[in-house]
Amino acid sequence: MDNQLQDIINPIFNADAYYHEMSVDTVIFGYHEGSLKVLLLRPANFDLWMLPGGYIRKNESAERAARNVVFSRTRLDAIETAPVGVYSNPDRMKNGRSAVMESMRSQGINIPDDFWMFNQFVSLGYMALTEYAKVQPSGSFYAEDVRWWSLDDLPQLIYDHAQIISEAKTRLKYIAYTKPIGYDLLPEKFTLPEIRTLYETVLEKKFDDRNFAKKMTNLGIITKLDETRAIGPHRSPYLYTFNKDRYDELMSQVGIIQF
Amino acid sequence: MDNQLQDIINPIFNADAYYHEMSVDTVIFGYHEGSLKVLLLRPANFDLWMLPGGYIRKNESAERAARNVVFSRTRLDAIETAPVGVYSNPDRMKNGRSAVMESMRSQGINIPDDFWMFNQFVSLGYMALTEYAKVQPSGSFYAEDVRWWSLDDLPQLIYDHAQIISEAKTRLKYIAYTKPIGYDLLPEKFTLPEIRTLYETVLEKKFDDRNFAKKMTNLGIITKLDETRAIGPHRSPYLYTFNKDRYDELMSQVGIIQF
DNA sequence: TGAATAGTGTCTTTAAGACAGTATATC
DNA sequence: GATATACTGTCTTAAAGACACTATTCA
Repeated sequence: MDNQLQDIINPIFNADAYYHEMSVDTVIFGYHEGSLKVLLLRPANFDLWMLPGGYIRKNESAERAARNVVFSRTRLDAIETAPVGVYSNPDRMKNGRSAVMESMRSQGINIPDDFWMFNQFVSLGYMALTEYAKVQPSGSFYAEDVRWWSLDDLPQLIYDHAQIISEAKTRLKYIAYTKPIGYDLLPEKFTLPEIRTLYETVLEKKFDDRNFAKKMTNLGIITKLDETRAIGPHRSPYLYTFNKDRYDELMSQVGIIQF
Repeated sequence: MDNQLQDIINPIFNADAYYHEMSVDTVIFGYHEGSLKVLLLRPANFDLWMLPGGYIRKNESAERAARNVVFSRTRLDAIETAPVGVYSNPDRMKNGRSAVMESMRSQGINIPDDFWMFNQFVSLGYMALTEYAKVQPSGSFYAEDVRWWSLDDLPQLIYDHAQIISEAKTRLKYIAYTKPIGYDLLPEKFTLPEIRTLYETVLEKKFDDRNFAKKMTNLGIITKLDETRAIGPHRSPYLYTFNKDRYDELMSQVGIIQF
């Protein structure tokens, strides 16, 4: 049996003084090859997947806790998070709680029946947008598998995590209707078809290529580079970058842009 | 000294088993005579005002707790609430905590130094929209004053409540940009100038009366009645009601309307 | 009849949306 | 030259925004 696990678990046995009785669950989005991805993890000897999550220390804010979770799973620092919702339904942890406890015990971790970690927890849902290629999916002492899943092909999820992902997706869609998106999800250089496909994916709606280019140009958020990317037996698309100043301007103003 | 207060306090002394270590604070908006109001309360012998708030029972959701708070302060049942934010800054309760404890003790309430109610709390901010004239501002065992304050003339507030109000206001503004507002804030029958002024107040922006009427008509959310309201030595304005079906349709669709 | 506010139509400007033919890279 | 995708301009339509005069109530 693995004593290291027990060593890690022990310090947080009496965690009341250090942790709020509250967790964060983070929906980490990435975008790759035309589909939205979400980073999920799966504990050893367990067949349900879960969102990366953690507990909120009393000397940090919830936002800070969420960012720590994102960092620990992606190795990306200073990724902004946005709140998605509060998950406080009294039976939200019914689906999978006892299975998690059994699984931990089966690995030789000695946990009491009333271990606080399995109390009925309120969880704060956060979402984060990441650049797929830069993420290094990282496990932990209890997370055996960490990997991207396509939003349209998710595995079985623990607790109410499917709901949290669904609400994060809706929120992302709503943001895309009113603010520019893409800066956090696309690589530094991208093509017009790439950003258009991102919008089509998030908004679940097709855009005419000419009208889309016109809109982007009129908004002034992207700049055409003098480079192309060779991607097949056909004309090579030009590369673009975001005009960050203009992007941030639209991002921060209270008014909205419409898609 | 008032033993009734002690009687009320006692049952929640060891509240760990019944309450989450988490509170809700609700920003209850009303609209009256051209200005947005928020319902605040002030404990006896205390000179800081606060948002109506409460604790979350373990057998209820946070949303449910917020609605209970709204009901207890307004006597309005089934008022919808919307989340505003999570307030978890570790020193968020610095401003006023000891003053509240002193104030309670000065009324003969016997509270220990480490009384859980004054732990460092995470609070969930909620907002609710109410019809000003229907609200019956209601106190409680510790709230001496309960009354409306204009958003542009707020008193000194405890903790981080000024920030919560400010963020709720921003959220309301953002909602007004993208969805219809007014159904919850205006009386059943209202005039065109009244709803226009509401929009001007919330969006902090003037609208041309002709264009505003055109927009409302085109959206189809209001219906002109065959009644007028005599309100002064000038032409009487027609009364309108909301077309609730159309209003709800716009409210629920993922797309947005633009103001 | 004077003072105050309500009500309403047209023109201009801007942006959204529909639509198709030419250009280029590779095999 | 065949194939696949990138690129781009014009017209139509819808909505936003600017703008000013007439109507009604009551003192």
